[in-house]
Amino acid sequence: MARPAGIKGEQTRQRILASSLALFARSGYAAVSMREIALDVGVGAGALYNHFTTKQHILMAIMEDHMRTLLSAYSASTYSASTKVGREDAQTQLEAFVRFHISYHVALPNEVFLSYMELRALEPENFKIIEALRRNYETILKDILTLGVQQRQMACDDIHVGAMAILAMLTGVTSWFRQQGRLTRPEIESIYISLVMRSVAAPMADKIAGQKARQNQDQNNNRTQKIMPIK
Amino acid sequence: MARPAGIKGEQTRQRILASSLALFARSGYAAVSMREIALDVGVGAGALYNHFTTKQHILMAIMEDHMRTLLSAYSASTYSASTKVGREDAQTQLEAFVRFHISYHVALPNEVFLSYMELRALEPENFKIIEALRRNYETILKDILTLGVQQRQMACDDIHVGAMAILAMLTGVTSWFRQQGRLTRPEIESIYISLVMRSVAAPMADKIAGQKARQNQDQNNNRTQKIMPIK
DNA sequence: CTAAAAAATGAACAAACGTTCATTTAATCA
DNA sequence: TGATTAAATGAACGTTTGTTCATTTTTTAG
Repeated sequence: MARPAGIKGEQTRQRILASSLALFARSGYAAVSMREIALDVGVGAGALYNHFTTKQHILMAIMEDHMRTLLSAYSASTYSASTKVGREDAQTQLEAFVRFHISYHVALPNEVFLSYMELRALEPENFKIIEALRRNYETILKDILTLGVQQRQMACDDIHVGAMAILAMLTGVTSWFRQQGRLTRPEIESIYISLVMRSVAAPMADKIAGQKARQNQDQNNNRTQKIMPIK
Repeated sequence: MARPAGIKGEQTRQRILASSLALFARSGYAAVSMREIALDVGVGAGALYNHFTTKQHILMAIMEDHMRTLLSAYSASTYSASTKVGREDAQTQLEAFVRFHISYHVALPNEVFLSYMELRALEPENFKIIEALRRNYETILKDILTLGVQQRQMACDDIHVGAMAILAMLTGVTSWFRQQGRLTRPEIESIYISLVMRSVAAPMADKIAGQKARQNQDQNNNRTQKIMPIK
């Protein structure tokens, strides 16, 4: 009953991350004890500290992993698609973004849910790091909207609010999506693409009934922010 | 150092609710101790139990209060507005709903945030009650969308997904809105009304560029649910 | 082959947890 | 006025918390 035979530390580390993710997502960071995690991993509580120095480090590792993977997954998905014709138009980009976002969030609901819900459980310096990564992701969408407005393909009263609204709408899918539910993932993607594209569609020459929303583009506030590389 | 002079129990009860709300919203239910609450109220920890039998009862009181107030506030807002012309058309109803939702959520961000974030902290029977109240609220929006589709004022591939998407988008405003921020509440209302109305706007006779979303209304799944009265 | 490092155990730590209770004081009611 | 009830105190209860540590066993390195 000491070190088991044929066990590499990295395996246990990954099992700790997986168990913690599931438990944190279900009950919340503060409501899960180290002993619960250890029990789920199948190990004594003390063993956790061979792989993480504190409980907070476990949470941080999960979140940072998730955010970096999310960002590089998006980069990868657009890199392969955009090499053919260079940069595509904003509408195509937006559709690709929505599709990517839904796929990713439906595939990894626990990671997404946790990284959104437990921001407040992060200590200040950790919070800053995750927040910066999250802003990088938001900037992707803001840049697409900004381009779309410039190209007059899209209309959006306020880029920042528009981006927040779209992200909230898309991310919300994790709160009700069930793998065995009524709708398949591609169906959901289609519905959301339709909703999103229309919400920022540029109005046609002939006006649309009942549309009295102000059309001031408010260019001053629509400055494109550059993505800051986070080490 | 026993019972203070001129103190009615109801005052303390309300102070407990207010302190708990602020603390739960900031740090999460599980991360706040009864002693923290008592300290914020300015009372010993034991005194809390003169007004609530458990910590869970405090959370439940806050959530149930909020949900019932939300529902009756919406009823009141539409009752006064609709007496003139009976039932209005779906588009007007949707605009009123969005305006109400944003106003309410911006005015009471802590209540809204808490009632969304801490559902998992509720014991099963309490969860059922709050969940039922929440469904009643969702049904309001679903009914508006269903009416709009019937009236051919709106297009929505799936009523349920559409309602969830709109609610997520609207409720998300509490996560970034700041009272002293760049935009005023009416400005935000306008922007969101524009986004929401367009996201479910019925397409015109002339087709809109790039809109290839399926238009099957899927009437079978759009059954209107009746609001169940919760005692 | 032997010494060092890695991985796990399980007991132990002090602190904090939700909750209870005897007690004290103020308000209310007979 | 006197008895009862309401509201608060603060100590105490038994758990549970995150974390540490001496110890044991396995793996790796020299």
